[in-house]
Amino acid sequence: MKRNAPEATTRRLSLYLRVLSELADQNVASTSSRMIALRCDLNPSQVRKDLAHFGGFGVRGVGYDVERLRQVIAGILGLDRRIGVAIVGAGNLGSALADYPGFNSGGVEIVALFDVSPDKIGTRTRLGRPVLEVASLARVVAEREIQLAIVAVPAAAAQEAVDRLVAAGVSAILNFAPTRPAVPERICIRHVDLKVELESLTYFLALREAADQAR
Amino acid sequence: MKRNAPEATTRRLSLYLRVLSELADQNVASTSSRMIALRCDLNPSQVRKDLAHFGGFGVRGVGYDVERLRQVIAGILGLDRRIGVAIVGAGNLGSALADYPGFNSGGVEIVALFDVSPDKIGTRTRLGRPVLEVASLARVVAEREIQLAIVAVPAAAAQEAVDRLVAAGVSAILNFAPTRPAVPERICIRHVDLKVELESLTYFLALREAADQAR
DNA sequence: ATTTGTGAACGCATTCACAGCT
DNA sequence: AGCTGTGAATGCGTTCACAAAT
Repeated sequence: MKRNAPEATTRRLSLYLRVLSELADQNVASTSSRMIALRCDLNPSQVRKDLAHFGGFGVRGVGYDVERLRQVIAGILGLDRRIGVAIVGAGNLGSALADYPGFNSGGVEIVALFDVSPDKIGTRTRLGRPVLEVASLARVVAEREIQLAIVAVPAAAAQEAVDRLVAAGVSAILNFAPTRPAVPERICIRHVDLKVELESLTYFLALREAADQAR
Repeated sequence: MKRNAPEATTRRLSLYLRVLSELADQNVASTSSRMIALRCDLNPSQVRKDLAHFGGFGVRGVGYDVERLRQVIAGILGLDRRIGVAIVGAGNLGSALADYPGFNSGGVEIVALFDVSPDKIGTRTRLGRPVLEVASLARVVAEREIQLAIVAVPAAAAQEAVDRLVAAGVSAILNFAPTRPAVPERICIRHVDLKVELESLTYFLALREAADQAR
């Protein structure tokens, strides 16, 4: 089984996994690239090509076994093992992410949040995740075998947060801070830039307004 | 000035705008594609090509005027006018987004949150945005000229939320629910899928673990 | 008849390389 | 000399179209 695939493909794998879980919940035993594509708003060929990167999991003329494909994709995405996650920044966003249902499923476990603010340290999120002082980050990352971290601090604090995480041994980072911290080659960092997402829509509104005026 | 450009380009425009604002704060008057690219972790040609879609804003041999380019890009992104925004779903995530600093700058104004839960209705977020009942959505959208909405409800409630927003006259939607609601052709919808982002990193971890084993 | 798996075609986005200007 | 603007080249991802399988 080839394990490396284009970035775009692996992102869609998450969508397929969700659809397969939904189908399994509805006691659907078998499905097709057409069905999956429909639910993900994609082209069926795309679904087949994505899956083909990792092997042939379907049966020609028949389709895919829901449960089998679900397990295969979960395995490819590494969700069949425990993944300890730390969140740096226990503000509104960090706290919301800590209790986000999608982040506490499969093997993913949000172990703790870290913050510098004394009045946050020692508290817990609504669902009970503890807020610890940043000074304890390296120790907790080692003890609890944390490999992945979420950065939810202000832009000005992001580089330091990332540096601490890298020093502590984390190897993948999901960054919500509106900046692009530098990381060593071996670290994988992804950016969720909320402002960019919003402004891609304000652009659309401006474009449409201009078109309406011209009409 | 051509106004339509590839999606990827317009998303980068947001990054350029941020960099230019930072440069302006540091009283830097002039900059270059090389500098902007450096800060955004991109290729300088890309920056120039992106800007070229909308016209020639630089001076050969010199570079770009920071303040001028900032205003031009803000205009392209439609941030030079007021944009009323509604958030549907006043849970952890919706509340965090309502108070997110990046969402309350430029012309963007988060007008209100909407929820169905009686114990949330009538409250306010920490920064004072009111939580209203969903029944009042259509009225408030009309009165306050809301054009853009953020959906932060559970997957099961997303389609209904989107339908209400569309009926109320909203024309752009930023969807955080882990599903892909159907929308009419004329509506622009973007998805921020937090689980997909996280799983793109768990995939990386799995990939690396497999590589380490093979070594 | 239906659906997978896949080579080929297509289209889009990025990067290169350089002419044009200061 | 230095930087922009841009045509050409490259690379990547998506879609098409069909052979293979049931």
